[in-house]
Amino acid sequence: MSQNKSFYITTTLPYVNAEPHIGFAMELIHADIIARYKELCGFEVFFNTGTDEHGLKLYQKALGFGEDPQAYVDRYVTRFKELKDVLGLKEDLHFIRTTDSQHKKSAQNFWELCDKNGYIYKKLYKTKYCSGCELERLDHDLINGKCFLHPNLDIIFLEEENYFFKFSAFEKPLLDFYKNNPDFVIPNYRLNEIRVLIERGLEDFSISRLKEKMPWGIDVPGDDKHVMYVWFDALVNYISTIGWPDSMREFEKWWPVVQFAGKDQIRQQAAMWQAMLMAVGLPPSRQIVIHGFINYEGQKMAKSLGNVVSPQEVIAKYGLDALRYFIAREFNQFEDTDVSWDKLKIAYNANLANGLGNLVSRVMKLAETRLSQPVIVKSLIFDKELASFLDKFEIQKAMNYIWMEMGDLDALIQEKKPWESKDREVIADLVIRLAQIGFSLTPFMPETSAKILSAIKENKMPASLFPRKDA
RNA sequence: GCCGGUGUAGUUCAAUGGUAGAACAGAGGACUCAUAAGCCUCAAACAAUGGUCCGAUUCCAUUCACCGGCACCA
Repeated sequence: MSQNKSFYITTTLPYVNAEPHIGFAMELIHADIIARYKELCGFEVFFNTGTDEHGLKLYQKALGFGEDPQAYVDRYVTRFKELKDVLGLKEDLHFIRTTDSQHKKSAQNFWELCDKNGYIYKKLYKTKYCSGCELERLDHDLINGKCFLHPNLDIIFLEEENYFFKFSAFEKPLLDFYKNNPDFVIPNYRLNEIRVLIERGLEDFSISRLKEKMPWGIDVPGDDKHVMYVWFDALVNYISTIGWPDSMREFEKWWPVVQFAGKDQIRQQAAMWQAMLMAVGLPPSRQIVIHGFINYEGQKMAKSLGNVVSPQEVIAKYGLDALRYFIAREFNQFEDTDVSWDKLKIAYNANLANGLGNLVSRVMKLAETRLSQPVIVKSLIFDKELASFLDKFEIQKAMNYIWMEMGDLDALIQEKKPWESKDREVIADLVIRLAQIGFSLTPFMPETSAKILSAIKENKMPASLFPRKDA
């Protein structure tokens, strides 16, 4: 039974056309917390992330720099790869690039299988083209049927052949699937959004681009005029990274996956990707956990507004585990979060300096001065209540639970007054309770947790874990 | 425009058809193991209007405000 406890978790793959931002850091850290938790529960864990590297935008950006697209993405990908160290992610994190040859092959196999099963067909696709912009225009760029930049020019209708995926064939299968798996998407109201969408009827979507216009993609098998549309290939990463289809034993060991994704990803992850899996006869994902976005003082973060908060800045100011703490507890897990430097400072002082840091100091000072030997702590496991939150991926509630335990411990110290009684048993009991808290923090704040547990082992008050920030 | 959601103390959140809970921030107090931290006490809120009900913050309707989704954008 305990032989094959395996757990597969992934983030989405961000597009490599910008610096990693704090929203993606949140997704990674959430996933990392769950991955670490599962590992501590005895699971073998596969933790996947990576980068999405094809498509028009990257192609144009690379051309803009006069650079080969591959060279361009190679340059950018390091900014994402280094997140493992920057954010303190699990060492054995798997990082997949959609330009990896193994992934490309897998995506092509996936395409072929979809095709063989009758879910891919070729169709003339009408695009609207503005001769003034020399660009294709979408409907929302048009005002009274004319390009908003060139209202005196007629829009030209171009036709090109594209491959399409028979998304429409999956209306009923998807709705049935959601019905039988009401917890498929967390939080569940997110599932309603796409359910409504599907009930209104699905349209097939284009999954290829003409190579002569946009060559930066994976070749469509058996047709050298087309490349795959970027997200079709990108979604396949969730199975190519665990060896599909070459190592089916590996694949079957890990699949299905728990996916962490942002709220802009619901349709792609919960509908399109699931339909694609159905098309090739693979089981659906296990669950999809949807997080909200992070705003700054009520506004979207944007380079143009100069209000982007980078994870590196937060770490520089408060340290890595403080960033992980903010993300895990101070940020809303499922709704949008409004951050500001002021709020971060208040949260830091209240909960890390006055809360956790001070608690460790006072307990360990008592232990160090009153106990001649370190307290022997027997092996620790997660509290039932804490585990029940984490089993439901409720990271924020889990953290609140730990902080409640800390509050109880502070109150207990006050009640027992061990600095008067000098009662060794009481102090040893406090140390054991602190050890439990330290252990509980392991998935969330691994460094801090290790410091607490080793301070207990050495029976020494550690240096201030989170000094107050008074400036 | 269509569909869905939200509106609770200064702030962030919770619960509930019958005295609305907490955390942080604020005021005060006794203590001292601790990072002027911790503990105790205090102050502070149900968007508006109408309806159902013995009774509504909770259910219904309307209004106002805010947010999300409405597909080829990766």
